[in-house]
Amino acid sequence: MDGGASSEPHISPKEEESNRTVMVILVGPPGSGKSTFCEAVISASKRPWVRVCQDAIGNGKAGTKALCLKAAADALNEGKSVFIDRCNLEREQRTDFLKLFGSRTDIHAIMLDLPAKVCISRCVNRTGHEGNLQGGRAAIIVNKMLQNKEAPNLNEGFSRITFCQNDSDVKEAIKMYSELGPSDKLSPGEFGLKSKKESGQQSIMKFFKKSAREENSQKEKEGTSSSENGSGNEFPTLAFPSISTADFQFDLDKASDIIVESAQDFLRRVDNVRLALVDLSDKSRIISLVREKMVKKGINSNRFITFVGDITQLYSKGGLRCTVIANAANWRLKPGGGGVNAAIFKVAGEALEIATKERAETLNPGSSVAVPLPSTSPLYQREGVTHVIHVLGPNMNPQRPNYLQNDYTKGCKILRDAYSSLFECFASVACLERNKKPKLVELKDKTSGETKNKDKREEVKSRNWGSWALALYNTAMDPEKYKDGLLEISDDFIVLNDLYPKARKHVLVLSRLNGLDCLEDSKREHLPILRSMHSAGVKWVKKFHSEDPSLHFRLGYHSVPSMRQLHLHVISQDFDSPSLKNKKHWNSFNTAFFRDSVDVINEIEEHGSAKLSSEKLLEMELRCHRCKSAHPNIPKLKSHIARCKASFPPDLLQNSRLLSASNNDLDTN
DNA sequence: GTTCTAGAAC
DNA sequence: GTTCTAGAAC
Repeated sequence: MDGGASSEPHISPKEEESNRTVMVILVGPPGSGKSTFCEAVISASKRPWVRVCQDAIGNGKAGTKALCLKAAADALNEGKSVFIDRCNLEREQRTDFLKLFGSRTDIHAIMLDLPAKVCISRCVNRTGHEGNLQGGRAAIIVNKMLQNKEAPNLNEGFSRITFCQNDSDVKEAIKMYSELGPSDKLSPGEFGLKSKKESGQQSIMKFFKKSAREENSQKEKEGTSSSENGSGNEFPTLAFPSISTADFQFDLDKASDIIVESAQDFLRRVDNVRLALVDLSDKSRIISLVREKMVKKGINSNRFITFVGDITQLYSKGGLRCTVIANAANWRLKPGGGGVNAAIFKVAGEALEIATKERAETLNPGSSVAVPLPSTSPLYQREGVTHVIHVLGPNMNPQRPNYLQNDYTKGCKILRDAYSSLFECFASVACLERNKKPKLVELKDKTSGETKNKDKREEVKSRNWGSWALALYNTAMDPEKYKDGLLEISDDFIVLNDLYPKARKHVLVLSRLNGLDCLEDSKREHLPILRSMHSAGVKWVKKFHSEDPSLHFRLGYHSVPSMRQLHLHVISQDFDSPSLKNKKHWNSFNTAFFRDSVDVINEIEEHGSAKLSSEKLLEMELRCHRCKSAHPNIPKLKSHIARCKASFPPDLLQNSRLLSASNNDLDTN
């Protein structure tokens, strides 16, 4: 706690009833435009607003959170709506506001999530700032604050969150809040989260944008809609009900353990996806149990959320966009019964029944089946759901088939199987969606299920490599021809210097196996070659260390390579090279797009394939790989990394991801 | 993957 | 004016 308030802020309930007050917590670093946002709304609004600004509240002295809480309470007591104008970037900084006022007023968050360089340049250039944060000092502070940024999440207790990622988002949000009359209320949910460039999903997104916009146009006229402009959430999201705890009477405490453990295990293995546990009632016991256990386990609340609402209307009513929803099905895969199963079949229409029949007749407890929704289904058009995954859990209800007679050893195993099968199904669906070409979307309704799948496989398999992208492939197939430039040739691989090295030492270990084009193709049968390529890489690192022990190395693959033929990058971490010229170069070695060889091998051993990261990571802002500071452009980044002596981040120091002269001797393979 | 270059950003 | 990025062509 930063402050010394003597008494807790208090609101009298009668005031709250007569006014639609709202408290808006702004979230953003210095320079993100929080104060400007508030001033713009306040000057245009018909509703009484008070801006509670920590920088200004201390009358010349540094303000405190306690003073802000008190001022917010006073304003709400007077029936005024409140902006909390402080950075609020960490969840902990927001909790007191939510805790003190959450039960008494609507609390919104507006996240001003503009690029770090924009915020920094605004801070550097401004004068006369209330908090006296301006000039060169600002860059350091903004950078530091952004490292601990935690995006606001509905499960903190916000009823509505608006994300603004650029000026036009900000403008739109200002307009919406300005137009809010004294008795208006904005619809709840999460708005404006979007991915910058999701090339693979573009077609689906484009289609979805259209239908969502049509659906929302009426609402927008009424001013009840959001700044949501139709673009999607950052990650594909699976919404699922709690399996077996309703009709099948499975013990809630045991079920919640299994949900949390299965989700955690899944999210550790699969990137760029999100899970949402959904229940209808805000008094849901299962949701509160799961929340409690999530917090205990420290699960990232951006990747696993709990959501109260109707699973068939998550987007239209709740503003939560889920590409895939799970259905707590019965073994006959038939509509009816009650609860979620009946609701989903009812909303999805006959189309879902037909599509389900094409896939499976029945379902065993502990298993699941994914059904693509025809584009004619209202669930697809209105909610943006592309697949329904039917899943069947264990039954503890004597009135229903397959009663387990209270055998929780069996029951827990089946429930675990059900969740892991559900999540795996979701991962494969999400992956296909990502790789889908626009052409395939057109084909969707014309062909039968089976041909569709074949098309997809062929589409993914037949990549279009340009002629320039075949250089490595040609070398691998005919090394004798290029012998002069090669460092080492074996039956399985070739080692050569990268033609355009991105660091002082940068070599490629190139597989010679025809048909193994890239990381995506690498499966269990390729483990021997992956291991021998890794060993070769480590051997070369040792040689380089004998020449220059100050170098550090990473060994890894690009998630999506530009050149055909699987190749392992062995690259020193100085990145001191004239060939490193652009953002893509940097981010391809310094974001999750670069998959460390040790992790790749582990993942293929355990799951049969390696995780791939999206190409959108290549567009990310430039951050130092050591101290994580942000930089506005490549020349500035390069001059920083030439000087930065910070230690490498902890995750690189684990599992021999980073090979330094001091630890390389310990590595025998 | 690189090179080239228009035009955005400074 | 110069610097830097990003998209097209190869």
